[in-house]
Amino acid sequence: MDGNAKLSIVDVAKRAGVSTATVSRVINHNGGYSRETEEKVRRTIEECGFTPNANAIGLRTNKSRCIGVIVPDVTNEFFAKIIQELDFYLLKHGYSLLICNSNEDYELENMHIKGLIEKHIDGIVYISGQNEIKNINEIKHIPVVYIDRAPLNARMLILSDNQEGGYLATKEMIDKGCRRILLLRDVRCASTIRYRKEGYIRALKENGIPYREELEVSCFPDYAEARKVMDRLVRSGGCYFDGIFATNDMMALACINVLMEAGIKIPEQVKVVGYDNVSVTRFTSPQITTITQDTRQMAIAAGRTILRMIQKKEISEKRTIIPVKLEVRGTT
Amino acid sequence: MDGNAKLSIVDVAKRAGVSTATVSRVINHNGGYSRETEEKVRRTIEECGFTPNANAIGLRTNKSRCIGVIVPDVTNEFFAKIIQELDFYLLKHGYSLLICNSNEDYELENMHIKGLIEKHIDGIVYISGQNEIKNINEIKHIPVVYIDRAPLNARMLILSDNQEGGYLATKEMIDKGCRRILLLRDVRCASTIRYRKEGYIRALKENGIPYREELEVSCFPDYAEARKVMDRLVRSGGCYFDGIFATNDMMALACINVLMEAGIKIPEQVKVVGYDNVSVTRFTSPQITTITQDTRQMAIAAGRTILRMIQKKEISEKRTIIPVKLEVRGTT
DNA sequence: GTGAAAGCGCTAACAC
DNA sequence: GTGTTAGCGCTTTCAC
Repeated sequence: MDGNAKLSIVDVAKRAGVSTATVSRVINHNGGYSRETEEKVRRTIEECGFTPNANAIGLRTNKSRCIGVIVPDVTNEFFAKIIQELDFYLLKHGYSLLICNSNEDYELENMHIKGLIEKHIDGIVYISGQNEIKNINEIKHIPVVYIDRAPLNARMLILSDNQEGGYLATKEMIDKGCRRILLLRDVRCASTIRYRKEGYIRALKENGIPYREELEVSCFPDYAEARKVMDRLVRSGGCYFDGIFATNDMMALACINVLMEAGIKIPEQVKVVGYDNVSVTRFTSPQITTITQDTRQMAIAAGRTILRMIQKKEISEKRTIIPVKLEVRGTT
Repeated sequence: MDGNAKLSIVDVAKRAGVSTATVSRVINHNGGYSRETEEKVRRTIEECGFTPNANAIGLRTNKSRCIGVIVPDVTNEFFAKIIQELDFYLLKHGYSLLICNSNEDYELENMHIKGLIEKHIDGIVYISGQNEIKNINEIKHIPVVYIDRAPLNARMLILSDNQEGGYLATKEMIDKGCRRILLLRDVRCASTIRYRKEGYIRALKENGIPYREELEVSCFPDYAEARKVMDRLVRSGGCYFDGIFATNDMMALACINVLMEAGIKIPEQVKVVGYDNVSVTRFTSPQITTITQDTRQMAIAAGRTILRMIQKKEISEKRTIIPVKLEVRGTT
């Protein structure tokens, strides 16, 4: 157990009285050695605390056992959850995660991608959060799995079932008596939001409720903006509704706060459903009914797919859709 | 601009009509070449889209331009913020971040550390979140900077000014008339919490208010547990207080919800101050008064320190203390 | 079942 | 100011 960690397989080979080739074979379980040799080599490795040099391996094999993860904002709980699960899944398979926080900044993203390429990472998991991937050319020749959003030329895709999510959210409120459900949606016209709206409309239709344009309100999808919009709505009093489907939890939270401050009872007078099942939804009172996106399954699907692509087991085009779930809580 | 990215400096050297040594010199700004040569080499690199192979460089130089970050939970906003800032700072200096989410699981952490060592990362930023670092032996010979908590044998430390934080929080409530301030603290006796409590006591002393043991309540520092404890307190009615200093924002949030549900007015009857300035504090109504830990400065200090250690410019023992700030909002 | 040796792409010492 | 070359630690072909 040498703390200096300066030994190579040459040293191990010498101590074990075999060649470096044999040591390498044993380490990589490549077969072609006797039981005793294996035993002997393993023991010496153990004894002298040998650690293989990943750079040498990488140089020789052109593999790095590293996966790059590009994400717009690690600070966003939804993305953080995916990273967490991905890290866990890939660690088990001997891979490390190189994090790239793009901050939705094109230049930063480019620098990150350049770094990833230099490092000869084996694959990229692209948690997009945006509609458009501009750097797609630079990474054409390496395996990429996209999560959440799909750039036009993406081949491998992990999505969650946004249509169903919108449907479940809306249906829940209809079932509980709502007839005029406000759709408070992310103003950016991402595919995810479009699908959620489709689900919303499907639920209405199925229950004989017409879709009304005046019940669709767009806003930038953060708490502050949603508050402003809701404030206006409530103050003007012009928009009568008995339910709100907000396309994320922060917006739902904003609705709830504005309504409660205006003395409107939730869920008695107005019901609210959010989206994502971020942890705040359980920290409010009443707790927020919301749609869970299964970050765990999304991460696992992404991990499995990227590993398969790396092993060339599968290169065909594919989109995987992960089911969502309605979380019924206090606001409906 | 060749997408195959298969060229080495040998190719570049050939095309530019120089030796590989010269190409290497130019790439690394090592001097010893003429203006024209440099120009020529740079142009050919540009033209053929050459990307250096980090594995080869790493093998040769024993540097990887990678920093490992060990963190208990990327999902925690406080840690995520640090990662975000660290990523930004280190990217600018040409370093990548290998993320290791330990989940406070000893075995996972060990696997991660083993991976980091194999990858010959240049340094580790250890966002501990725990009191004890057990794997310290394995990483003795590589630069490590600890953030937030300090293991006994840590040399390089970035802390935030927890004493001052506790003081400011308490003082704010005293200044606004509180005399019986509940200390709702993380039950785990981390140094961070000890310091916050010292600050709390200092503020009391300074204002002639005696410290009362019955006003100190411990609990596991998450929302659910804090709720339980507060529920008990409020229901029993035995504990009269006019202010609460909670050692994190989740606990503060729990207090507020319980109190409001019990019909107690905030801040009129009871004032509350949290800790961390997590984003939820701005999503409640009233918004939560809290202490900001400057994650940005902590990350920058950590980044700067680790780079210095890597360049051997500084190896002395040191602890850096980052100032905190009181964020006055609706709950005081 | 095992070993010798070439070579991955790069840097740096040395020679000129 | 520039080129030649050894060698970083490993895998893998080929020979035995």
